[in-house]
Amino acid sequence: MKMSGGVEWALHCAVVLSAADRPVPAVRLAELHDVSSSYLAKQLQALSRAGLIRAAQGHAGGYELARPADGITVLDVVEAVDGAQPAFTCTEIRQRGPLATPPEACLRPCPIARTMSVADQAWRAALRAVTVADLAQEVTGDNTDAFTVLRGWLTA
Amino acid sequence: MKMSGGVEWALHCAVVLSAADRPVPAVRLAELHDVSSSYLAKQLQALSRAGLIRAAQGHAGGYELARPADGITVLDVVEAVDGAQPAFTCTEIRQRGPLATPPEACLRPCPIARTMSVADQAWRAALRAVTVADLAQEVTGDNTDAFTVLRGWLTA
DNA sequence: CTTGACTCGGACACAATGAGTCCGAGTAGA
DNA sequence: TCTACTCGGACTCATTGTGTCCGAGTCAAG
Ligand code: FES
Ligand code: FES
Repeated sequence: MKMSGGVEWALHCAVVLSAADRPVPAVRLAELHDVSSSYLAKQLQALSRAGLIRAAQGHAGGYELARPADGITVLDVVEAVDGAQPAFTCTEIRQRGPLATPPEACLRPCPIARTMSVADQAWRAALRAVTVADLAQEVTGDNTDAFTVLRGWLTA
Repeated sequence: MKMSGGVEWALHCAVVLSAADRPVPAVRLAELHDVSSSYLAKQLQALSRAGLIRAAQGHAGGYELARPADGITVLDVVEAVDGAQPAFTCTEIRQRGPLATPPEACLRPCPIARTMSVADQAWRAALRAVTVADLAQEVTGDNTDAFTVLRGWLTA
């Protein structure tokens, strides 16, 4: 039950990108957070594959959000980086062993798997309810000038 | 975001133990599910350390539930086997880099970490709402004689 | 148009965690 | 007393995540 550590980086990068008005290179984002630029590139590639951010190559290229910030949920970023598969996977062990449940009684999923699925859906719903725009709003809620400072540092 | 595969085994074992009226050895549970007895022993040890099941050694020993089945939640088993630490861990990268947020502005946790925490709590709440007794009830809801068959096989 | 430098993209090693196995200490019964 | 059976922790191997690297492609400037 351990989530990829790059999720934190990706989410912070998404919030930062929502404040930028032009493409930002991966190296710039890396030194902004003081993390490995090579590894951050991998996370950004994952986001790019998922269609959340758009990559521009060549001189003055970089990454920018592909959609408005209020159209990208936290769940989107998490699933892009960490994988969309549910944490719990049922192996159907109830159909194995001497007292195996007959297949005709397994029309519905195992109660245990159902419980896990419900919990997983609740988790996903909580993440889907928050967008990148909400996060940016909450970050810059107290100090609104940090927004402009950040934008200036990105373009410099 | 991958949960330990032994969680499924441990939960099924907990349901089975709720039907037993005497200690059941780990080997018996292993051949019942057709899984590695050595590895299942590790999961049962974790449950024992967490105080969910009680171990009896020696001849005619084995495992039995330490509490009534309706007092053991699914979350208890999951945390015992997979660890109680939350999946997302904040590294406080906002306090690093050239535009680091000053510590006096970090009195409250990062909005991203807060969102993750809310989602984690929702997940845990969903798992805490279901007990082992509920699972057993749901399993034996349709075919009530399977309960007695299982109990007979355990004592044999 | 040429050149150049800058960007992403995927392919390549290393390390940590989980999966699986094993044998010894301890105990209840015969 | 003796035996046989049980758990408990220590050990090894495989898988996945972490971190790094260099080449293909591209845009801007001169
Ligand atoms: S058989 Fe997979 S959870 Fe019950
Ligand atoms: S600093 Fe850890 S989630 Fe924002």
